[in-house]
Amino acid sequence: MIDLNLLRNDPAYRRGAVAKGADEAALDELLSAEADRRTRLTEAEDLRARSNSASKEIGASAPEDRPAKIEVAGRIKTDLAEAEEALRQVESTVAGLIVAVPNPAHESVPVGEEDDYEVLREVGERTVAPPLDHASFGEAMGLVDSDRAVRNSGSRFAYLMGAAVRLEFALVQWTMDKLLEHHFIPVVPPVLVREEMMVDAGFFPTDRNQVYEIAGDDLFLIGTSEVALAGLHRGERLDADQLPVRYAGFSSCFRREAGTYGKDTRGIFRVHQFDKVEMFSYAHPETSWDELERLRTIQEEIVSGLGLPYRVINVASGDLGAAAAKKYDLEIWLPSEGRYREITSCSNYTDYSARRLKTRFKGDEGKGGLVHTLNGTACAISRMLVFLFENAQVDGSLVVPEVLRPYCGLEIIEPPA
RNA sequence: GGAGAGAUGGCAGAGUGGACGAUUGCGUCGGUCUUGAAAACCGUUGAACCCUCACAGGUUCCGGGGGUUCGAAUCCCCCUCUCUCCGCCA
Repeated sequence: MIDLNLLRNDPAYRRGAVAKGADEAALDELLSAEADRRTRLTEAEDLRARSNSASKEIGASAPEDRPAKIEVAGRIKTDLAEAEEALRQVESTVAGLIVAVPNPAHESVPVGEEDDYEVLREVGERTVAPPLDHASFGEAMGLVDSDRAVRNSGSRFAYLMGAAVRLEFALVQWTMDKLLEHHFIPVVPPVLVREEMMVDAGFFPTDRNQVYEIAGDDLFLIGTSEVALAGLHRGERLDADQLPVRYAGFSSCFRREAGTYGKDTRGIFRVHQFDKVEMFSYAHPETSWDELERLRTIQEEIVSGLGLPYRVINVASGDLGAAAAKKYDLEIWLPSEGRYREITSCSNYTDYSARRLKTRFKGDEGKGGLVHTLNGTACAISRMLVFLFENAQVDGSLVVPEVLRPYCGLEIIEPPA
């Protein structure tokens, strides 16, 4: 949810919202409804003040004086009810308009649509396509079984098998160890949350059709542990001097992938269920932009640590989604497709999400405010395997990245005999 | 799944229709005392919003929502959560 005071008073804030596609006329309508709301609020509060004092008088007066006073109080109550109804109406108008306004883009975000991203840098040599693409390689190596998964669960599911499982555990452990160095608190969160949490985390109503719902219970499978981590401090006030508070969530993630029919159908690039280590930071507003750079740096450490060629892009305003004020994507080179594909992203939601979650901080002398929330992928397992299957494929075998060897005890994974 | 109890400030815990935004204790912060600290003593200490240059003022908040009443932490209804016991279970 956006900050109406800033929208009213800060031209840069408003420009950022427009860059994200907010309609100028709709913003004006929102501001005028908000002005109206404050007028109605004052009216209603004045009447309530009168009503309160009238009631107090009744309590303090002699029994024989009460009936007359009760009648007066009753009349105020009628006016109050009218004023409150008017207030409710304008409040619901404001509420309806405000949810449609996205978090304004930061000044450093390129204005434009999906393809107007800015490439910040490319790191590593682009590899040439190996004989087998990631999907064929996974099957041939006995690391992924999609056919049998289809039989039992449907398309976009897979059995991860053998050395692939050891690779997954190694990736998770190595990533977690790295995050521990950066003072993240490891978390295994609930993968089922209530509807309320989905709404507060900003996934509902926009992405409702991407989420699995549990029949019979008001519960939904999370598409990322970000959802559960965002709710960790709902309604709480964190000590300013303890910020940033960083969490590393590990969980399975579930996504319906509605509307992606025919896209990335081979292998485990895009699946309904995968495991992921996710970073989440609760930051002080004054340092949240530094925190975003830190998350991006960690992501680069992870990808380059695995020896994968990648680039960093600054995502354009039109492709940020409602909550992000700025987002970096890391994309790894996928030689079979001859292009970079997304492996991680990290975003600063500023106070957009915190406003709804009511997660605040308190500093010295009662100074406080809403925290800024940031999140970023540390390691999405199935997709990371895809990139390894191609970029680390040598003579039909998989050369395990050096950093993972101590974690899985494998140097090279060879095809089955 | 069955039965019962409960939800009040940072924490503990009073409060059964009017002086309660809420007794008290602990904790917090400030002070006195002390070479310093502890103890003791004195004081202080919730949040959001509206209005205002500021001061002052006002409204709301006792798990959430609705109701009764001139007036609700207190009475009624619904929901959520927590705890205890039984059953079941990795």
